[in-house]
Amino acid sequence: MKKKFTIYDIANALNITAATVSRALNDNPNISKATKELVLKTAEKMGYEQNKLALALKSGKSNNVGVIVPRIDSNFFGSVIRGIEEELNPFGYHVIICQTNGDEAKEIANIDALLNSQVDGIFISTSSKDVASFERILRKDVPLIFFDRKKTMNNVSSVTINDFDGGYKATQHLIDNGCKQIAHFSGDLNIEIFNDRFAGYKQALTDNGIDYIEEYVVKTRSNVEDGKKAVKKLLKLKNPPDAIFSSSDWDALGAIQELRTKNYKIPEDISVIGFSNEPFTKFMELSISTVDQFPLEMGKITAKVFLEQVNNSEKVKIEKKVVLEPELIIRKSTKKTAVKK
Amino acid sequence: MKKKFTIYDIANALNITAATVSRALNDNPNISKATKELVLKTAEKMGYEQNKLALALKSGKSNNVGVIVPRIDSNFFGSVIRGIEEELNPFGYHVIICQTNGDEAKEIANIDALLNSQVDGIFISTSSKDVASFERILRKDVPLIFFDRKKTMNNVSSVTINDFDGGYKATQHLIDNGCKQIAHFSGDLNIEIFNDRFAGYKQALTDNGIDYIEEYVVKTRSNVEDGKKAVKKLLKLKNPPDAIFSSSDWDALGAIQELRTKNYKIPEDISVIGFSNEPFTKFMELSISTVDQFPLEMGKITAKVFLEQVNNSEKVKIEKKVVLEPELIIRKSTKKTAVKK
DNA sequence: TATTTTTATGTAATCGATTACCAAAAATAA
DNA sequence: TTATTTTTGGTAATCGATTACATAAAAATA
Repeated sequence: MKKKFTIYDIANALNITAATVSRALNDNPNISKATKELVLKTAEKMGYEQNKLALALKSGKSNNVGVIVPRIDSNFFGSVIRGIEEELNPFGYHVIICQTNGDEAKEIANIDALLNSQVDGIFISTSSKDVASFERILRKDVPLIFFDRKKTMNNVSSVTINDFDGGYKATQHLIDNGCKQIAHFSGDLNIEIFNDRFAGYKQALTDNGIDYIEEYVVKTRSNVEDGKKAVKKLLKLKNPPDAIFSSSDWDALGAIQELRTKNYKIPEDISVIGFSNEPFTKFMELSISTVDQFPLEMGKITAKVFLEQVNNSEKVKIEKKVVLEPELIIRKSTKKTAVKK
Repeated sequence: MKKKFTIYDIANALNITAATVSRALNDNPNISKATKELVLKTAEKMGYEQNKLALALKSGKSNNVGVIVPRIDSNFFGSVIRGIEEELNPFGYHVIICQTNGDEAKEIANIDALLNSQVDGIFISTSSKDVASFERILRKDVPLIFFDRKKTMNNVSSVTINDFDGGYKATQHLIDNGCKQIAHFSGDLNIEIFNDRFAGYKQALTDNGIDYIEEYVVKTRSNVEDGKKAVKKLLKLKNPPDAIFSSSDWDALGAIQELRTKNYKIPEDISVIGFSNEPFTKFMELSISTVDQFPLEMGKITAKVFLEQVNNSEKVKIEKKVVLEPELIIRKSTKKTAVKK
C-alpha cells in the first residue's frame, strides 16, 4: 500500500516549493541547472509520475477522444478503431470506446457521458434519427466527426465512403454479367448508408433501362438468418431474381447458404454480391463478391481530420467531408467463368 | 462559442454558494426543498453538466479502465472488449483501449500512460516477457487483471482458458480419428498460451503411446502465409504428417489453402484443426475444426472479477484465477465421414 | 561603490467539484 | 419568554498540477 507521490512531496523533500518542482519537470527556462537536476533525480528516486487528471482539469484538455460505434466485434468497426488508435496514439491521445448496439437512447447516454468526462473529441458512427445530441456536442465546442454512418450537418466533418457508388458499382457489375432481375437486400433505410446503397442500386437499374421492381427489395438486418429468410421470400415470387445485391456480407452469406440447400447454382442460377469485404467472404470456397470500404483507412483519416481541427488556431470552423471511393471486389459468387482471387 | 457552466455560475445566479449547489445536485439531505428545486431548475435551464474530471481529481476515481491488447481488429479481442464494455458500462465505467501489436515496449508505454491518467483498473492480454511493469501497477494499488495471455504472478487475478486442455482435446480428437503422425503449428513458445497448447499436444501424444517427433513442430505467427510455408516444409519430410493441429485458425487456413493447391484431400489425406473459432472457420465450404475460447464470456468475467475487486472493502488482496474450459468444435476439416455443423 | 539587469524562486490563484466544520435561523421544548 | 435542538447554508480546505506576478539574490554595468 504505497502512496502516490506528488510534486508537493518532492518539494517537501527538497525544501523548495511545488512551483519550482513543476518548472524543473517541465523544462521551464527560469530555473538553475543544479535545482533542475536535483529535482529530476529526486523525482526519479521517489518514482514520481504526473497525475494527468490534475493537468487535464487545469488545462481543459483530457487527451482522450471518444469513439461511438454500434459494436466493436465486427471486422469493420474493429479496423476503423484500430486506424484511429494507431494514428492518435503518437500524439498522446487515448481512445475511449462506447457501443450502442444500434440503440439511439444508448447513443445519447454515451454522448453525455463522454462530454462529462471532458473528451477532446467525439467520433461517431451514428444510429440516431435525431441530431439534437450532436448539436449539444457542437455547443460545447467539442470537435465532432462522423464516420461511415453520418448525419448531414453543417459545420461538422465526416469521413465516409461513397455508398451510392458502391451500390451502383455492385449493381452495374451484376448487369454487366448479364443479370436482369436483380434483387436487393436493404438495411434500415433511415440510415444514410443503406439508403445511399439502395439509391445507387436504383440508379444503375435506371441507367441500364431495367425496371425497378419493388418486390425485389427486401429489408434485412445484417445477419445470416435475415439473408436466408429474404431468399425464401424472393424464391416464392412468380418471377424470381437472377441476382442479389445485398447491402451486407452477412445477409449475402445467409442467402448463399439457403440457395445451396435448395441446389441453386451460384453464380450460374443466381449471382450474389455483398458489401463490406468481411474476412470470411474471401476465404470461403465459394468466395463472395463484395464492396471494400477500407475501414483502416477510414479510421486513420478520421483521426487526421480531428488533428487538423484541433491544431487549427483560426476561429473559422473547419468542415471537411471526406468521401472514400469504395472498391468492387469480384469473386466467385458473381463470376460466371470461374476465376481465382 | 458558448462557455461551459459550473456550479459557481449557478451559485452566482442564485446568490448562494457553490457548496449549496453541490448539495442540491447530490441529494444531500442538509438542504431545504425549496433551494434544491431552485438549483435543479436553474441547472437545467443553464444546461449545466458535471465536470467528471474535477470529480475524478477530488475522489481519486476516474471511472475509466484501461484494456491493453495486441490488436482490436481480430474477432477474438474485439469480442473480449465487447464483453468488458457491456459488463462495465452499467456501472459507469468507460473503457480505454490500447494496442501493442505484440510489442513489449509499446505495452510498457501504454501501461505508463494509463497509470498517469489514473485509470481505476488495467486489464491486459500481455506480450511481455518481463513482469517489471506489472509490479509497478501493483505498487500503485491499481487492480490488474490478465486475460487470455497472462503472466503467472502472485496476488494478481487472471481470466484465461485452459490452453493445455484445448491442445490436448484437439490432438486427442485427431488421434481418435485414426491419425498417427500429427504435426503442430506452435506460436511463440515464450507466450504462455502457445506453450500450454504445445504441452497439451505433447501430453496427448504421450498418453496415446505416440512418439513425439520434433520436426513435426513448426513455429508460425498466426497468419495465412506462415501456414502455407509451414505446410511446404512438412511435405518435404520423408515421412509427412497425416494431421495438423495449428495453434491458430489463420495458420490452419493457410495450410488448407496450400494443401488444396497440391491436391491433397482434407480430411482424408491430412486432417487440419485450428484454434480460436474465428468466424471464417465456420463459413468456409470446407469448414475448419477448431477450439472455441468463448471470448465474449472471457470479457464479461474479466469485468466481473474487476468489480468484485474494487467492491471488496477488506484489506486482503483478492486473487482469482478463472480458467474457462475450451470447447472442441468438430467440422469438416477433420471429420472423415462428412457431417454438417 | 552604486545602480541596473538578470536569474532563480516563492506566493497565490486557478481548474471544478466535494465535504468537514461552523454559525445563523427556525422550530421546538421548558 | 428563554433555552435547546434542528435545519439550512456558508467558509474554507482539498484533490495535483500550472503559471502570472512578485521578490530576493546574484551578476553585470556604470
